[in-house]
Amino acid sequence: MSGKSTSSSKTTTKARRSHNRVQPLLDAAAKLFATKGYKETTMRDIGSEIGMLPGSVYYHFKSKQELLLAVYEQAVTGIKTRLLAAIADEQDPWRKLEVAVVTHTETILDQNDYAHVMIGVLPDKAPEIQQELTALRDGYEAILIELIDELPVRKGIDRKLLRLMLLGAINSTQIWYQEGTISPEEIARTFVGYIKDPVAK
Amino acid sequence: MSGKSTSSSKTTTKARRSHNRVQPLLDAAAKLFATKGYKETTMRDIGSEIGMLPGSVYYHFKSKQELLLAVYEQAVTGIKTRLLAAIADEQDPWRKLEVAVVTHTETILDQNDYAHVMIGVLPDKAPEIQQELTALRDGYEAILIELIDELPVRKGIDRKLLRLMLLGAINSTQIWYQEGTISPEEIARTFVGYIKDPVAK
DNA sequence: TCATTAACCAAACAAGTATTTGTTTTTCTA
DNA sequence: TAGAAAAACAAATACTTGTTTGGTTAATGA
Repeated sequence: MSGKSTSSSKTTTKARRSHNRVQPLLDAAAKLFATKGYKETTMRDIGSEIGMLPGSVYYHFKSKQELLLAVYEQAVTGIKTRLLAAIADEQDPWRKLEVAVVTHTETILDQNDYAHVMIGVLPDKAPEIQQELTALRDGYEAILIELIDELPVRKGIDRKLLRLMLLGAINSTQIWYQEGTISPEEIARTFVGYIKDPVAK
Repeated sequence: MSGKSTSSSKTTTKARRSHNRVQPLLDAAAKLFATKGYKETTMRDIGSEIGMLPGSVYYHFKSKQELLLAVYEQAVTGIKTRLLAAIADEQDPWRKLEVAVVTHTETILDQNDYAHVMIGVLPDKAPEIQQELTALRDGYEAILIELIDELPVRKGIDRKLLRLMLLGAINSTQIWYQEGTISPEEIARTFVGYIKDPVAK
């Protein structure tokens, strides 16, 4: 569940107003968390991004940590949906993984603030909701675990290490990637290729 | 140069007293920056770690950022020395890389606070000294660039991407690594192996 | 021995922090 | 169109932050 739970009419889950600024708020928070970092972003920053006073944010979210949690939730939902849709048509395990990794890379590099937060803001930055954040991350990674489990690999290959290696490499692109040169898709394909086939001659 | 530059006698670079607590200070800062993060660590935290008042820290370092810079400098010096010593005896390029990666991994995983800071605290956390921090990082990575340049690889391999992939994977171990299971050395060897030789069957 | 000064303490400072409270405006609905 | 709830403001709260200032102690070298 996301957002706040007000007393709602029985049938509809939520009775919100048309002029609702929860989403703009989340967008602003995601943008700032992604670019400046969680701790470095103040409630003033977030509020002023959409012309709202810092105190007013607390009508929608009961704390800064809850705001981060909401961003995380929306991030996971989005990236999960996109990923599952992308691999739906594929059959070959290696091809499936490649498509998944390409999608993942594109999502975290194409200025998607939400995904950027999910990858870049580690759960330990918000101790009180650390477990929830970790659970959300795990929920996403479960998909990749499955994909790698189905991979035909040489004997003795540690699939868990393989996943951590691939994900570590991909997620760190966020640190050095700059638009205009190599594309996210190319990066992803290359990384998968360097693992699948030998690099040495 | 590290530390402060006071008026020193002509011959010696520094005329310090015996009871000098600069090093304990750096150790405390490194420890806290590594575990809690830069922004999350206060000058009070650092001071009280060695029984010193926060204001007193400013006798040795003129700001929190300068303190981080000093930690960075010591980190680079240490990890560089260790790495160069480790690869000195090796001849084969792949073997050389493997030894280098093993050393690097051991350094950042074996509770070495300094290296932990250098890898985990990104330069943009301290904007005023961002350039200096980046330069220090680059100075270290230059060694790895050279090692990878000498690697005999298949045609079409992008050596820069290869380095970013390997380093990204290795540095991200910091996030999930836990003592007691697989060793840093084993992780490093495995990662290099997964790149060198094919994973697919 | 004694002036020097490195090294620290004690105490405050000014600015910024997340958050709370009471009040007002806006918007929907009955 | 009145009334109620939603959504925001205005202003303060309680606290933490990095940093500064001026005084104190003790090691050092001339």
